[in-house]
Amino acid sequence: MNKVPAKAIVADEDNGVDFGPLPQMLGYQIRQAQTAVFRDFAAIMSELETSPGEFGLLTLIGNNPGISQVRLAAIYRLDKSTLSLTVSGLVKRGLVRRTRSKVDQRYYGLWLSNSGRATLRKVRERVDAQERAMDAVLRPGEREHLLDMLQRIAGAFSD
Amino acid sequence: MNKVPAKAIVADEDNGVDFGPLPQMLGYQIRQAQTAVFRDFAAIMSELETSPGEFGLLTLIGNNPGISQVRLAAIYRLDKSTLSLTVSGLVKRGLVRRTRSKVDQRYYGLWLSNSGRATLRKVRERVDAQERAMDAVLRPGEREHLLDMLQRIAGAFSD
DNA sequence: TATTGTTATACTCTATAACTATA
DNA sequence: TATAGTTATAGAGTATAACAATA
Repeated sequence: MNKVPAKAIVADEDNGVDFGPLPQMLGYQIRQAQTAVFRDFAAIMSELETSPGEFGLLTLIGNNPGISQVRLAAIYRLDKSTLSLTVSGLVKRGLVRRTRSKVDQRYYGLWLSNSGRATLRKVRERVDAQERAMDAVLRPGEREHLLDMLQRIAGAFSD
Repeated sequence: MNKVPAKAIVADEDNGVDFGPLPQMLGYQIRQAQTAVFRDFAAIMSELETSPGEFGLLTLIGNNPGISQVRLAAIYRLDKSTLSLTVSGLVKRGLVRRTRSKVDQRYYGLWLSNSGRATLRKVRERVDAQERAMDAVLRPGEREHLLDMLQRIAGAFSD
């Protein structure tokens, strides 16, 4: 039994399936693209054990040292309880430090540890490679246009 | 300067927060757009109790009457166990009928019930409204270009 | 009273593995 | 042996509500 390339199998299996209006729907195609990128992300991160969400949080903490959890939750669009759990995981893995604010002891300040910075650098390399993989199917100028349109769409539904 | 770019609004709301390289990353912006659309979908579906995934499945079943579960799982990129659970839910809600194939009794054929067709029509109205909301932030021709780019990106990772 | 953060709990979506029934 | 489908189980990721500590 000859092995057929995976892509050909998919195309072959899709043969004769009617997707109806789905391919023309932005909601559907955005979701398809997102799950494809997400799956690939998980695969390339198998060694570093970092999720897309954690990558985003590490980046934000790195760029905003001392940021509080409520602030981070607000800009990342997560409930503070969800953020608390995720940050606790990062703290347990030694990537993030949490320090009580001196001026208002209700606040934590979040900071990357040296280990967190090192991990972020390695994750960043793989993320950049993934971005280049996307550039490979885009023509010059298309990335900027795509980013702009996606931002407009997210903005259309924000609150 | 007739209109304020979306980015300026975001920057204003998130006053003082440095997003670093995230806004220039396709992975990040696709995810942001997807979660925004998903959240809105859940909100407008509160009455009809239908998820984006269920909408996609109902559409595919409606356009491919008698399709089997493995086939549906393959084209929708879900494990057959996941699909089994989701379809069971649709069957329990009376939206989908499952009939054993006469020629090969291992197979089920999936069909929309009358109730399923009616529900799909109502869901479709709301989904179409959501699509028009996205069109409101896009210029002529941009939808087609965006769909094309998203398809290319999903294709870049589908092996 | 209001705000920051934690914890208990639960829900959704997903996959892996073991299973049954059929081929 | 191979395939279609189910079930048991588990793991992300997320939210709500009740709570403690601080202001």
